[in-house]
Amino acid sequence: MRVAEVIVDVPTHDTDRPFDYLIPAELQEEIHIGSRVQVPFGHRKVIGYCIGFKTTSSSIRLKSIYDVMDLVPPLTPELVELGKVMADEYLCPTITALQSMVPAVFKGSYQKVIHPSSEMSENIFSLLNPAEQQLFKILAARGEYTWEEACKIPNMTRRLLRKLVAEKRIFVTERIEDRITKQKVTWVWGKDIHKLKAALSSLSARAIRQKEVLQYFIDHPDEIELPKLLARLQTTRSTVKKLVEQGWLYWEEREQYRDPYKNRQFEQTTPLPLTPEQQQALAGISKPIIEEKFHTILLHGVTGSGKTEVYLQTIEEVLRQGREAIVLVPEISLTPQMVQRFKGRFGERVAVLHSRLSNGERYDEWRKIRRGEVQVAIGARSAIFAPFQHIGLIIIDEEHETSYKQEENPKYHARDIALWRAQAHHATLVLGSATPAVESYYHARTGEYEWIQLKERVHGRPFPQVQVVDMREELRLGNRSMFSGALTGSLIECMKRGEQAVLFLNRRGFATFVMCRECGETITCPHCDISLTYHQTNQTVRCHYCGYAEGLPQICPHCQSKHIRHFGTGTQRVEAELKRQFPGIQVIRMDVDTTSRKGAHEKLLSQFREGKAQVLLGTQMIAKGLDFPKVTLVGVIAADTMLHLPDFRAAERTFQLLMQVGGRAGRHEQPGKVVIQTYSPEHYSIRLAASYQTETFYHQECLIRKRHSYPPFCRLFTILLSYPDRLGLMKYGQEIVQFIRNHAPTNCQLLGPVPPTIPRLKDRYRLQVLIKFQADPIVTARLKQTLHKLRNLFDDKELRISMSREMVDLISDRKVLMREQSEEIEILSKH
DNA sequence: AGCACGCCGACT
DNA sequence: GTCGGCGTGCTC
Repeated sequence: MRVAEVIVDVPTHDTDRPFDYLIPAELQEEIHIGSRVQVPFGHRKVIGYCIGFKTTSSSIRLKSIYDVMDLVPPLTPELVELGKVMADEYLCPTITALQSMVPAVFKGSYQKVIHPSSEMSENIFSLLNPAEQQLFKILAARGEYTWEEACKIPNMTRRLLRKLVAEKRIFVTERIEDRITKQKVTWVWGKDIHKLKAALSSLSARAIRQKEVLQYFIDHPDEIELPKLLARLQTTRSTVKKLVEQGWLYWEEREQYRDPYKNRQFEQTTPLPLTPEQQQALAGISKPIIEEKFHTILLHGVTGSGKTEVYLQTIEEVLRQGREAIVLVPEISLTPQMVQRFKGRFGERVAVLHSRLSNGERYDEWRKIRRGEVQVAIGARSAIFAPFQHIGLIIIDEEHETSYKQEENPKYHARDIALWRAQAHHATLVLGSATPAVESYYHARTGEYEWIQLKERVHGRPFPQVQVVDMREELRLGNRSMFSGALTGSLIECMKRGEQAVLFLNRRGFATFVMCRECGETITCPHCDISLTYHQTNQTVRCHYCGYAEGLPQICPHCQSKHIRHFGTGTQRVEAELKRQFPGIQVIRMDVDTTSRKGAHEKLLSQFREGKAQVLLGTQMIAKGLDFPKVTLVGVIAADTMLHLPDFRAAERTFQLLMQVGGRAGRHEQPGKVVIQTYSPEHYSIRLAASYQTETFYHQECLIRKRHSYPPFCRLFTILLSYPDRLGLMKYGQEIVQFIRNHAPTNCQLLGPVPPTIPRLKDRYRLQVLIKFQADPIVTARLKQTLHKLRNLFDDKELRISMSREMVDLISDRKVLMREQSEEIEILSKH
């Protein structure tokens, strides 16, 4: 007997275990580990994934698998294994973990229809009352009716089903249209050279663009896709349209397989010569690749030190070995230029996965990886699941980026997944950043990761000069505007020279903090060293970590000034202020409002590049990886907005942002300048960023994390509760904390319940509980067990419990666990 | 999660 | 009696 273990598509905790199914003879050859199958489940039919095989089963009544859905299993055995680990670590159903690894087209949907019974006799029909008979006749005539229609007449349907004259059939609808749809592309041609020449002379001298197009066809008589033609000649659709309308050219729409990059030409690029430093880095990364052993490297390189070129050449090494590479980049920097660089070097061997792809396009790219048609996958967070089978190298660029953490279940961090996969493949993991996460830096310093530094910029350009402006001083001098004298002056000079400026407004989340405009002190929690958050509803300030609260102070507790108020500025306000103070200035504003439309992001950036505005104003979305030759001034309007967020990573984020910003100015001929406006110029993250003292900052931050026990010196679990009414939620909050206190390991530290940054969302009140615990496998296991029980304990349907982990160690925790278990076995065997 | 079963009140 | 509302428990 051969039995398949199947994880079914029912994302709840009590169905989160393998169910056993018989494999019919005709499916024996088709089914593999990782296969997607259709199975009977209860009174339904559902999709599932086969995760293993057995020869016996403890279940008494086994059902058979209906069907294997794909010729090639969507998941590899390694990914199935990873799915189990993720479900365990992130406390999510296994099916949720597995589904997050494959393109959306595999999700499938269920369609239910009501159908006349296949076996039906006349005498049953006679049992129906007249109304039922009427409905049945309609059903018989139409053949079937849909579930949506059935829901409109639920009782009648139920009667038909009860009396066995009708039956329900469930179809699993594959999203076939996404998987095979072809794209429509316009092709253009004009093959008759004599005719084209005649056209050329008939056109008026002013029709330059049209003449260029005609000349192109005289030189290249082959047909060409319209987008390609437009790109090559730098012209627009309307020019070609005119020529078609006049009968000189022809075009038609044709269907072809999708390829999002088909219409672009990628100029072949060759490896650039490396600096000695880059060469050393390349050698350092290549060593473990050649040795084919698991190894993690932090590539700590200043902005402009040429990390990408090092990546490209290490990938070449991997390809020479016949292995594969995954490259993760933050979504925001997955720009056409970046893609261009990889496509240019590796051509057809690259698959690109980014969020702008349609479901179908994403599937196409994924399929190239699964079939082994490409060896390099570049993409955002989810590309970490690229179904390669011989991974030699995983690169995470800008590894400190927050976008590597998924906000929905499973709330994984791509860095954690990368570590696990690299180990499974004996591959090398490279974490690249100019401003690594404190955790990564710590691991590099303690020797867990190898630490390779790139300290020089490739073209030897100096770092821009940084000026920190004390906004308290500005206020004292009578300047109440949001631009300091220094920034105003620099901006005017920059305009005069015909250069460009970038202004940052780093506003994250919805948190507002209270600060004294006189002395720059913020109101902080006496227990936590974290800014208190202003709550407009009841005029209080609260700590989001421990729950401490007090009334909104009217005077500053430090200097007794009355100039105390809450902060939170928007880009629109800054733009208005800019236009008021600098009449005639052209500003491009980038924020959620102006970039929500598809393609708006790239459009605004290219407008700025072309010099259509003097100032680019935006939030952190413009801080990353952008390189504008004419930008010589970078201004940070208020460095504090991020610093005082109630987040233990606030200082780290501030430092990282300021360092990134520094890299934006003066990348080319003109020297750059950075002006940082702040109310806390003495804060270490601002001071050390301004003086480029990276080492000192990380050292300082590690000390603070250690003192207050935050990652990497502990592990963190966040529990978010939400409920429709406040009182009920508070009751549950208390009960849950009590439960965890009673059942969790004693050395866990509980903080909360406290309202999170957003205390109410979509008419639901929210509470947060934070658990700090030791990176010890026994403690972790106990805690996970406790939280699991917690799930089943509160059966109020309205109460939602969501859990996420701040730091997961999929490897070393397990290593220790395995070691301890084997020690236990040893001890046992001695007795 | 879905879906059936089963218990109970309202109605023909 | 029958219909339909809603709580309970199971799904290989």
